[in-house]
Amino acid sequence: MKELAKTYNPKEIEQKIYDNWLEQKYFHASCDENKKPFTIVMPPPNITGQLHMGHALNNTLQDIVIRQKRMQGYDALWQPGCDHASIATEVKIIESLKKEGIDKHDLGREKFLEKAWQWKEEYGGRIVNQLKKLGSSADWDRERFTMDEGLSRAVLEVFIKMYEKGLIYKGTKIINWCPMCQTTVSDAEVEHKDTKGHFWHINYPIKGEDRCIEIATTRPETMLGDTAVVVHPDDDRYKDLIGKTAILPIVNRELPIIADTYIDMEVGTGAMKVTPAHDPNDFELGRRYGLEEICVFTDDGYINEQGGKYQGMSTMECRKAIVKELEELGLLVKVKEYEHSVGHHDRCGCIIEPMIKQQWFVKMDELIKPAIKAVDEGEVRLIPARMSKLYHNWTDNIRDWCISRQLWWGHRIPAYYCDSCGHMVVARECPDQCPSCQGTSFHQDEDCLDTWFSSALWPFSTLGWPDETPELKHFYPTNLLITGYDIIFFWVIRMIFSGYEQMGERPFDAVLFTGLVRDDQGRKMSKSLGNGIDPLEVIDKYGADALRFTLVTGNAPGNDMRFYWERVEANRNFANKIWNASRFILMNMPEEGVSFTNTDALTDADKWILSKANQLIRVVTENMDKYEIGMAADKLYEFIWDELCDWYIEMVKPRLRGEDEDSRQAALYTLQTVLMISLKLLHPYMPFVTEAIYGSLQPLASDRYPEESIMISTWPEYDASMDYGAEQARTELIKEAVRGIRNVRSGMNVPLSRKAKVYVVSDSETIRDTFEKGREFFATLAKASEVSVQESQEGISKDALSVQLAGATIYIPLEDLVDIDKEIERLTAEKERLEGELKRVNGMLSNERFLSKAPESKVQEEQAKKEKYEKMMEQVESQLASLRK
RNA sequence: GGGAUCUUAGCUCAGCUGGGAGAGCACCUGCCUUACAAGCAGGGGGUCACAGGUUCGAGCCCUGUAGGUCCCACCA
Repeated sequence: MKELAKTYNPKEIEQKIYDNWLEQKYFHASCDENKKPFTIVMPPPNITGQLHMGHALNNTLQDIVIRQKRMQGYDALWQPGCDHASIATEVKIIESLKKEGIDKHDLGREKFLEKAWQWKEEYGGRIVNQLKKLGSSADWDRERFTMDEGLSRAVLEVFIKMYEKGLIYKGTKIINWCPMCQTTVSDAEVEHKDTKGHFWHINYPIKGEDRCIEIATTRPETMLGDTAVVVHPDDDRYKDLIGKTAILPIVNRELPIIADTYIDMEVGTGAMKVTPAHDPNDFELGRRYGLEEICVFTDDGYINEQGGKYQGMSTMECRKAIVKELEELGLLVKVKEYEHSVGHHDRCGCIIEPMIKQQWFVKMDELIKPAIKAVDEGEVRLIPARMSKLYHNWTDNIRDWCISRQLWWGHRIPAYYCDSCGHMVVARECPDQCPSCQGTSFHQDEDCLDTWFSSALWPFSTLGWPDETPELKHFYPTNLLITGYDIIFFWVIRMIFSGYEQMGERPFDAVLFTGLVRDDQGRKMSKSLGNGIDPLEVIDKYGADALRFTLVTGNAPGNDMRFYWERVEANRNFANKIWNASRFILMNMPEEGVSFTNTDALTDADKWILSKANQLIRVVTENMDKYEIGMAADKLYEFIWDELCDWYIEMVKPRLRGEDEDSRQAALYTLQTVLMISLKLLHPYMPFVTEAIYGSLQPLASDRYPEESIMISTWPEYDASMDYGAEQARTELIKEAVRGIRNVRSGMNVPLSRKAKVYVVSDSETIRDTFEKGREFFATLAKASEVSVQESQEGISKDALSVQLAGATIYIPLEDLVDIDKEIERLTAEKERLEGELKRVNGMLSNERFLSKAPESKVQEEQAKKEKYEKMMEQVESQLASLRK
């Protein structure tokens, strides 16, 4: 006999089990041509990151899928790695330098990068270790980093290839500028928030006339850069002004008044000032009409030399000053409250300033086409399907991707400029000689690439591309990506078009989207709210298995979920339940194992649970093949707890203690078989507890289960010959009978210790036979002193209670169930108690002062009590009446 | 402005292509039955937001209404 602890203690064993898995190299994908590959690339966490619930959720899902595929015999690769997270990391390093009193620019690029790499060495491994605590079976030997040698080469190759194809270009356009981070930001990184502001109505005098044109603006400070006024060509109010000139107040610049249908006559005054350098729309207009682009801001958010006397003010100070001056000039017509949307940087939260700058862009219009087609035609399947609408939302309105960042931590743009003539060369290495002027001295472009540029290549760069490695050949295209829907634009789309562009093939077959894990009030978990729950704390308290199960159940793909400690506790209890069921089975298992030879000894009950387990294999596998992870988990929970533990183990107990050795062995064989099926199916969800139990059970049955770890054992397969329909139905009938009897007994408040005779009456010989065969466990479960199976009602007292089944009736003689005198006594005592309570409640409720002065809730409470007691009284009285008959 | 999504038991949510309204937690009753009180048995509780429609049949499909959440968007 094998002894397990009475309760499952995850803390004691998780680390040991995980270390063993690592040692045995079970996570390692062999890259074996003869095996069918199954690949998941892990969304690379930021090196600066700490494990949060979002990571825990999507890594649990990935681990579940990869563990199942591994057991199914695939060459299963879960490719892990980390992202350098250009801006996020750089910001953190700048912060830590600040604490030491060091400024980034004083330090210089080279020294700064040294610091950054030190930081990476120190903190980069942190999140990987945290992922391990979760049980993640990623192939850590293949861990990659977006800035390691190979991946950097991939970035370089892609950049050069795309530049040569004309897909990457350098251009001067209006871009999103973050004055805080002092870098450009892509459209995807701008968060639009509705912000309360004002509409300032300002009169711009018309040149040579004694009248004005009234314009409305939300940003008066940008008027310093105005170069035109625009109205709608059909606007009768302004028709005669078109072609004339307005004078920009304060600055006294002459502004042409132009007409364009872009203008909405309903908005503001119908006349708009045009500031090409500081507004994307104005920029477009400016380019269309050849307007001057006057930049009036510095990179760090102040007014520059173009602002004259306002130079040096922050934009906000300038706004106030200008409004004040306009007021003094009598040109401020009115100020209205106005709500409009303002772009904020998603990283630092500061307001994005549109600026005109020379930057690098990826030309999107052609590149996106195969990516659109792939999703439309289902070559890349998005789960849930509604995500394809979100996908289209972006692809249909795609704009060129600004990829240059004014940062140091990242892949530096491989463009070199001749020091003498400025000629630009894009090349893998710094050129020796300028093709234009023969100069030999160059400097490299200062900018880095957007961090998503390298992550877009992740599905193939991690497999060795641009080299034609065996891994690339074997594992690409990958099979599944699991990630949050919040990065569909940043990452998923970019991987898809990069896959087609670089590899000529989709990067993955399907994308399973996860939702957000929220707190118990439905709020986003965030640092500022302090409502985040640390997955490591959950693991520490309840074990990784409980956390994993909590994250994947009771939730549909792509939907947000709330995190409740109660659910973790319930799932910890589930782990404990399996632990104890296994403990029971092991306690009964002889050390030499089960010597099951006589298949005739299998009872209906055995065949019933074997059929159930077999059917479970089928539905769980089907669900998992469709990535319906939560559904499969629910079914496992239900089977293990309700069918196996609450029914089968209880059914089998008499036989385990009985004399019939064949029957005992058949029961043990069945228990072993069903437990093993359950453990294996559950293993992807709860890897630790299943491995721990397997470790105790497997040595006793090594002939049937040769693998020393459940991780590498084979996934159960549905076996049609194991579906025993007739036996299953017969056992279900007995279960019905047991439930009916329990019902009756419970209704009569019969203590378990009190056994009663049970009659089964049926005119069907098969049914009588069923109960005859099952009488042993039927009697135990129904708490019967004796079971009499008979054809007629002969010998059964008239007032016996009955349970009607399909094809049979169960009778339980009342006098056997309750001691009538005792019951009358008990009920009388209960009646007296109720009378007392009612007297008190009625007293209170008939008291005027109570009714008028007590809080209403209290009155209602007492009223409710009264009704409750009255109802109880009614029941007690009717019971007494029937007993006294 | 466009779009998505949600509204199912007291709470949180499942419910896959339309055919029995479910789970966990909470609650009530009775049990320490030698695997498990982190447990066992039994129980109460729902006009599936509202109004129409399609259908033999609707929680599920269609239309509309109300409320919530989210995404996208260059209306100054």
